Amino acid sequence: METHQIYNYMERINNLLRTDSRQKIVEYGLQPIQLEALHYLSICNKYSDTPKAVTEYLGQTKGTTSQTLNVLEKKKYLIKQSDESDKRVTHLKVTSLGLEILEECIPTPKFINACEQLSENTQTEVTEALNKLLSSFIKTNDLQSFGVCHSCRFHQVNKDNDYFCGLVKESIPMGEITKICREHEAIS
Amino acid sequence: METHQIYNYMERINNLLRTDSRQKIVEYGLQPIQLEALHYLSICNKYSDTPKAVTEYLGQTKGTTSQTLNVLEKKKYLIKQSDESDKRVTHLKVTSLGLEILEECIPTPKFINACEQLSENTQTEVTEALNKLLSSFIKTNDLQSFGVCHSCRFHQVNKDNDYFCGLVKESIPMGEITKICREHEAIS
DNA sequence: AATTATATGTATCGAGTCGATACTATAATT
DNA sequence: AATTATAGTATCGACTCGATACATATAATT
Repeated sequence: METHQIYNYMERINNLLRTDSRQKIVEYGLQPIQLEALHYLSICNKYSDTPKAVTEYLGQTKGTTSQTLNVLEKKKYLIKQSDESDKRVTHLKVTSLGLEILEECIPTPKFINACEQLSENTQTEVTEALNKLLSSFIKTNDLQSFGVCHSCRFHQVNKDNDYFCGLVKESIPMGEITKICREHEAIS
Repeated sequence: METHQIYNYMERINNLLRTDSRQKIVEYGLQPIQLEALHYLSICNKYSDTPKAVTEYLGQTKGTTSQTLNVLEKKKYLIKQSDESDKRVTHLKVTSLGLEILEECIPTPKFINACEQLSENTQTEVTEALNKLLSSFIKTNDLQSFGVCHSCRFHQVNKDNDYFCGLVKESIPMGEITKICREHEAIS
């Protein structure tokens, strides 16, 4: 019977976060979903910065995502780069202006207040609890995990201590290792 | 630095929940926000079942809420009752058809899977973590708590063991005691 | 090599969300 | 009695969102 209670908490916090986000970004003429798309692009790796990946992450259709991205492009928060090897694919790069907006708006002001008020211990508890809930959600429903290399079954560490992805067969630069990936698959 | 991590988890779970909800309720021709409004009305007490209260709970404007409620009324999921003592006020009663929909759609299917997979202990941990986060969010930002009588400073228990609200100066029937209230104020 | 199927992304339509504004009706205050 | 405040509705424009149709590029099949 905790299920209902957890659902109610999630729904309530969701609403508060959404309202908070909306209030903050209205000055930039953005919508919550647009900020989320931009946020995703700032924390994903170079294999995951495409409209397709944004679509998967946000759980929308590609048409809807296309519109969202057009707004962000028009506002100079991101630029589109055609993929060299596969010309169907577009890469989305967040501009420095886009990063400024994100720095300013994420996390949202009221959320920061809420978290900073919690003790270190409680913050860790909350982080772990959400991690468990999200992991279970992904695993039991067989969804895309969007995790980082560290927890991915394709992740390898070579003798000379550099990181290598067994899926794309490329070595992974240091800066990319903590970014989320649309190809991520949890270790069994 | 946990703040960012917690925010990212919340955002991700939000998206999954929203997508889940959308997929489930499309068969009833509903939108996520409409289901949330109906859900709220099924867990609030008789002082909190008005368009104004829904507006506060969902963090929208009254105009938007008015539209949402019109859809739910047209679909026979709720009925409007004018308040006897204050004729500006409308009470919103969820119909048995509305309750059926809620029973069917809340919590959403994938969320149920996710929660049931967690151990009893973990479920309790998650519940407590979310409780702490939500409480902090409300307290630090001075928002409406929408809590139950038990944790309210107006709550009293009389000698003959019946419950009494010090704000509305009325005794509270058993069934109402576990419902959320827009007048709720935490005990200091 | 030509054909077919699949994948990525865009364009457009209609229904709905949402905030803003203007409005009505009732209640509370002065 | 006049003024102000509150609850709610109506309407507008910008945006979300799914659905559909479309364009193009790649992959698979023949």
